[in-house]
Amino acid sequence: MESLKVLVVDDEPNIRDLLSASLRFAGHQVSVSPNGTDAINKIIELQPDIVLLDVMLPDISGFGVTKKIRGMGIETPILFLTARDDTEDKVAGLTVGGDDYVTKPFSLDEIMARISAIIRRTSKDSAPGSVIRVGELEINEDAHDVSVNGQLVDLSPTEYQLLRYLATNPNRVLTKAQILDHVWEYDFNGEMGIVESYVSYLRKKLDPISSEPIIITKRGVGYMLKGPKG
Amino acid sequence: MESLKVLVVDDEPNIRDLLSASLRFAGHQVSVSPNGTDAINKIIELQPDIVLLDVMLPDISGFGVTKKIRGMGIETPILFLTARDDTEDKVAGLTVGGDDYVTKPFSLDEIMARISAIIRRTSKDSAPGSVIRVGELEINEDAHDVSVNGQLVDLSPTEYQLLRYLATNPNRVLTKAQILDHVWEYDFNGEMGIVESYVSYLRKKLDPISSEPIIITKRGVGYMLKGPKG
DNA sequence: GACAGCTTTCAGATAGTTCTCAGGAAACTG
DNA sequence: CAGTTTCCTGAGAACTATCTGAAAGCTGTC
Repeated sequence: MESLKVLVVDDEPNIRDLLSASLRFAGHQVSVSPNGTDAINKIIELQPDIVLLDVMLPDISGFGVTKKIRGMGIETPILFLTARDDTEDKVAGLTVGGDDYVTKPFSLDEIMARISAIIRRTSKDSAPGSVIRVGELEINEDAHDVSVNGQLVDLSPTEYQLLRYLATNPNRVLTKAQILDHVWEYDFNGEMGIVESYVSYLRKKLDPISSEPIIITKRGVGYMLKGPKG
Repeated sequence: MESLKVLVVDDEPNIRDLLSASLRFAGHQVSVSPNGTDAINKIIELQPDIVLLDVMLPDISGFGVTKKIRGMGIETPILFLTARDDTEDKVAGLTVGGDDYVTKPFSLDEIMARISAIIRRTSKDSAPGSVIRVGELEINEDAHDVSVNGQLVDLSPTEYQLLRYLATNPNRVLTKAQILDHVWEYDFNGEMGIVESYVSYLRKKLDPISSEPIIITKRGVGYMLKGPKG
C-alpha cells in the first residue's frame, strides 16, 4: 500500500499514540486530533485519505463530525471506533458507503486490515485481489479463507489473524511480544504462552497439508513464516 | 452498471448523506439538493441520468418539480421517495413512464435495485441480464423469484432481499452489521439476532434443494454466499 | 374482526473459541 | 552429559457466538 494521509481522532492519548505510532511505522503520514471541532478543521485543512474517528468525543460526537463534513461535500472514508457496550443499536448505518467500524478494544492488525479494505474498496476501479500468497499458503481476505496447496483450512478468528500477521511479514522473525501487540487486543493482559498455543494450533492444522513446515521457530527470538525466496 | 449522474433531492440531511454515500460508493456521480426550486435548477444544469426525489419538500412538492421539468421537455426518469402514509392514488400516477417510487423508510438495497431497474427499462436497447446467478442459485430480479437447480423457491420479501444482497457479493464475507445496514430499513433499531433468524429461514428453504450448503457461516465474522470458483 | 402470512424478539441448546496451566520434549550451555 | 532454558502440546474450564423453535406483534384480506 502506498503512503496515506491518516487522521486519528480520539480523546484518549494512549489510543492516539498507539495508533499514530503504528500507522507511522507502516509508512503513513499521521495527524492526530483530540476532539470533534478540531477534527473538522483538520479534515478540511489536511484532506486526509482516511479518518479513524472515535464516536465518543468530549464535544461533538463522531456522528456529528461525519454529518458536518459530509454536509460540506467531503467524502473521505471513515473508520469509526466504538466502545463494545454502547454498540449494536448505535452502530446502525456505519457500514454504508466506504465506511466501516471496529469496536474497542481492537487489535492493531485488525485496524490495519480494515484500513486496507476501505482504501481498496474506495479507490474506484481496480479491486486488486485481496489475496496474500506466500509459498503454498494462500489467504483470501474477502472470503476470510485460508488454503494450503489449494486445500481449504478452517481457522478460528484468532488463528486467522495470527496467520495473516505472519504472512504479511514473511521471512522476518517476529517476537512473541510483537505478535501479542499486533494480533491481540491492546488491553490484553495475558502471558505470551498464548502465542505458543496458537502457533501450535496453526501447525496442527497447516502442517499435515503442506510439504514443509510453514511456521519456523527461531529459538530465543520468535517465529517466522517461511516464504519461497528467502 | 456504468457510472451514472444522480441527483438526490431531500430536505432531511441524514437521508441525503445516506443516499449520497451509498451511491458514490457504488461508483456514481452524486449531486444533492435540499428543496424544489434548487432541484429544478440542478436538473436543468446537470442533466442527471436519474433523480431521487422526495415528494414532501419545503417549497415546491416533488410533483410540482416533476410537472415543471416535464413541461420543459426533460424526460429524466425519477424515483420518488414517499412517506408510507401517503395515499395510494396519489402514488399510483407516479409510475407512468419510466418512473417509480419507494416508501420511506427504505433499505439501501431496495433503492439500488430500483435504480438499476429504472435505468434498465429506460435505456432502450440492452437489457443487461437482470438475473443473478451464483452456483446453483438463480435470482430473477424482474420476476422477483428465486430458484435452485431450476426449482422455484417461495421467499418472503425480507428473505428475498437478504438473499439478493448475499448473492451480489459472492465469496465475500458480510458482517451482520453490513447486512443490517443494507437489507433492513435505515431506521431499523433492532438487534443483529434478526439476521441470524433470517439466515436460518433461508437455509431451511434452500438447503434441502441444493447439493451443498449455500450460505456459509464465518464464525466471529459474518456470513458468506459461496460461489463456484474460489 | 378473525385469519394468514410475515416480522421481530427471546431463550435454551449446541457447538466453537479463548485462555491457562502443567508436564514433557527439545535445544542450548558449559 | 547434566543442568537450564525455552518451547510444545494436551486437557480442561470459562466464555461466546450461533442456531432454532416458539411466541408475540403487525398488516393486510376477506
